[in-house]
Amino acid sequence: MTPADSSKPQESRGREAATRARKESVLKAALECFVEKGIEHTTIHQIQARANCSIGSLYHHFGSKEGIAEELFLEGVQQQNAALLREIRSAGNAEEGVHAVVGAYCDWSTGNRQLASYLHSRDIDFSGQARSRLREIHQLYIREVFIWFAPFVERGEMRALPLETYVPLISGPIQEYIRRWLSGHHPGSPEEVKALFAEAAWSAVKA
Amino acid sequence: MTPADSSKPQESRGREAATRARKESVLKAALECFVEKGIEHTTIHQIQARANCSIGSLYHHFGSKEGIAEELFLEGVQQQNAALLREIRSAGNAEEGVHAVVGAYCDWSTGNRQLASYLHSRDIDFSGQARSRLREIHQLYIREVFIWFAPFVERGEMRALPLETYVPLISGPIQEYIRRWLSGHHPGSPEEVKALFAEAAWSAVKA
Amino acid sequence: MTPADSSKPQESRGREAATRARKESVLKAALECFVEKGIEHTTIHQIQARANCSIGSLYHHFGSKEGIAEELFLEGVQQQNAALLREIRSAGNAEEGVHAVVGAYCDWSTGNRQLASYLHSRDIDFSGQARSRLREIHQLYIREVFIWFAPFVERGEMRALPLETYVPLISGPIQEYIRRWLSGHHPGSPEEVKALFAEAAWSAVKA
Amino acid sequence: MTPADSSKPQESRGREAATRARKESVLKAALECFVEKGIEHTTIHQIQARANCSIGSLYHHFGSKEGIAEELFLEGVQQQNAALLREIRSAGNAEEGVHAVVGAYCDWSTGNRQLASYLHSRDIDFSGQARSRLREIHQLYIREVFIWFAPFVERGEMRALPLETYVPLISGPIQEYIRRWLSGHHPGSPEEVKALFAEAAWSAVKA
DNA sequence: AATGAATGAGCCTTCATTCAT
DNA sequence: GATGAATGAAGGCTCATTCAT
Repeated sequence: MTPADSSKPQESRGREAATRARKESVLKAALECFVEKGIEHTTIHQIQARANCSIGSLYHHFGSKEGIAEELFLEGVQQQNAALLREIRSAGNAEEGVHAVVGAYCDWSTGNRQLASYLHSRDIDFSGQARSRLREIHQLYIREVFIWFAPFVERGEMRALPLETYVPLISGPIQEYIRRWLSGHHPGSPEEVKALFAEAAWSAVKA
Repeated sequence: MTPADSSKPQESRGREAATRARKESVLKAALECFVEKGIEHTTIHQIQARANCSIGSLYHHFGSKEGIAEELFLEGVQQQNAALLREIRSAGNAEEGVHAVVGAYCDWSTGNRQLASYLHSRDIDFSGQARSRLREIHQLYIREVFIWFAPFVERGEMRALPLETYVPLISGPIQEYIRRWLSGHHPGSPEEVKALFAEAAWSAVKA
Repeated sequence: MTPADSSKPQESRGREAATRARKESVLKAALECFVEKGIEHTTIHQIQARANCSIGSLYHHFGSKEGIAEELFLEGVQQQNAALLREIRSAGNAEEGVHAVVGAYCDWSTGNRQLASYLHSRDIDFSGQARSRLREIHQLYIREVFIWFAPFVERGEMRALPLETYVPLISGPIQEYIRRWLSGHHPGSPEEVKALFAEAAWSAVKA
Repeated sequence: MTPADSSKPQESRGREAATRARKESVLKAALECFVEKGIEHTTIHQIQARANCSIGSLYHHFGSKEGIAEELFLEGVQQQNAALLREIRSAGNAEEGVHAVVGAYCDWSTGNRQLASYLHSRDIDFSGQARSRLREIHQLYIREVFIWFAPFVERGEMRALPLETYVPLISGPIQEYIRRWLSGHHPGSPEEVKALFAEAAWSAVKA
């Protein structure tokens, strides 16, 4: 808490905190519904009932059902990106960096199964605004990742490949595995194959 | 044409051909709509208008909107599987087999962009019947592929890995690349990176 | 019934007639509701209940509540214009023409009280399409009226005035009277004052 | 300022002035919204946003949306009536009186376009209380006007006509003209035709 | 086989109003 | 007096599906 914050009137802080709590509970309820039934088959009433709030309150804070889906998605992506970046940055060399990407994706997905499932959704009809915000967030993340890896490519420790192939080569397999695991398609545990996928990823991009 | 067919009255055969043509035009219209707007946001009226047929006719042939989506999906999967199997079977060894999987997936997707996009859909509301039919088709395909690859694993030319990791390791990267390419996320051409992904796939599973 | 019409298949004609009847009954029900409660305070359910049809049917034929209000208004204006033109054209000279306008407006309004009330509505939020259709209908009517009166102005039997003043001068008083009478603001009978208003109108525009 | 007022504490007077200013700004904002979109299609939030005040404040001062619409209408009618009466009373004879009615209506409407537009609204949802207050105001105005004109009728300078015909005959044309002009239906300027309408009005009611 | 009017449950959303702070 | 989050009844509308012709 900064001094600037503490100068706010009590009332204002209480209201803001209440608002944040209310929004959190709505997002939590929505996430559960979306993962269980899909966005299209989730009704506003179901979210509202599970969040224990009124319809009006829901619209007051999010504007629309789409607005909830968007905010949830953006928050999820940002949380995931932050987790991945944290791991990458603590890596000491390119190989550790690639292992960090695969491992962190795996760990975050198993630690946040519902949100991970939700981020695998396709066909969310984002508003133009949300779409551009999403692109912006993605660009920021990609830039950070590339800034971290670029020196290794320049030093010849990693292959120089078309830019758009790195993500599929490194993350494609683990993503596909996690997607299937989240859908219940197969029984294996991500933990057990994490190293295998990390090694394959490194072998695909090492010099 | 079998003798049984030729014994049918002329009129009947003309009717059958007309029926097939009508169904084809509906499936084509539906595919366009589904890819453009998503299944949930496509209405029966939109399909009907684009197929230039009546609502009644549509229900006469497919029973429901879900029925159209299912038939289209099943047909697409079977077509894709057939294309992949054809290529795999013409391969002479494990490495060629892996190259065939990656290459054929890439070729079929670029040659059938709309259908490929549609097969990337998630969360389709399949009926129990369609779901089991789909599983059946998938099992049949997987069995054929495994029958083809098994000898190479046994002979030690390919690694023995948990069964559920082969698909992600071999197809994960190209699938991810194609998915992004179909969404217009990046400009590169699949043709140019096909070999790269095939080599990465082989390097991930070779002994 | 023209030969062209009688060549239509029975089925088609029956369906068309049924459709027309259904639409008529909806328009009738809507008119009653609109006049009683105003457009904004009339609900789709009220119209549907009074018309004894389903909500879906209502939307099938009119697209929206606004669509009903528009079609009703356009039909009313056209009916009124036709009645006025019929009377004007049967007049023998300019004075009779002015009397015809005032008299026919008065007669039509007392003979079609609900529709007349509805046409006095303001602030109907017409769609752009309806607005332009309405303008078109109005132009056509005004043109016909002017074509009829123009010779008398040229011959010097009527005053040459700014075009936009003729309608207020001739129809303003009777319209205002009828509007108040329809609202129940006063007791007098239009029939009794018809001549008075017609004479005032003529005296305002005669040479 | 009466002694009673000056005995109030300073603070109170400042508060009253602030209150008045706040109410004025709300009424101004509401008028703009009502004229632009109609009363029914104006929301409390739109008024509140344009008046730059809180919802609570708005309800504190006016009680309801209807309350705002009513206060605005009543104030407008009174302002208009006062302007007309002022002109009538400064007239020297019946003909000047009629010219005063037409001219003042024209002048006030062009000088207060938004308010004039608003007074042309139909179907405002007045409360019983507002309705009776409105009737009362109207009666008061009509009585004053009749008191002024009655002597001229008695003296035979004006025609004796059914009471409910005077307003339509005198004000009908100019009202209709102004209504169309306010709606943007035609380009002419009221100023230029004022005399024409006044003469027609006089000619309709003079003996 | 084809047609398209009819159906109505159920959805998302609006918005005037209240009230605790 | 001011604030704005909360409320929830009510409304317009969608759309897959049926069925008489």
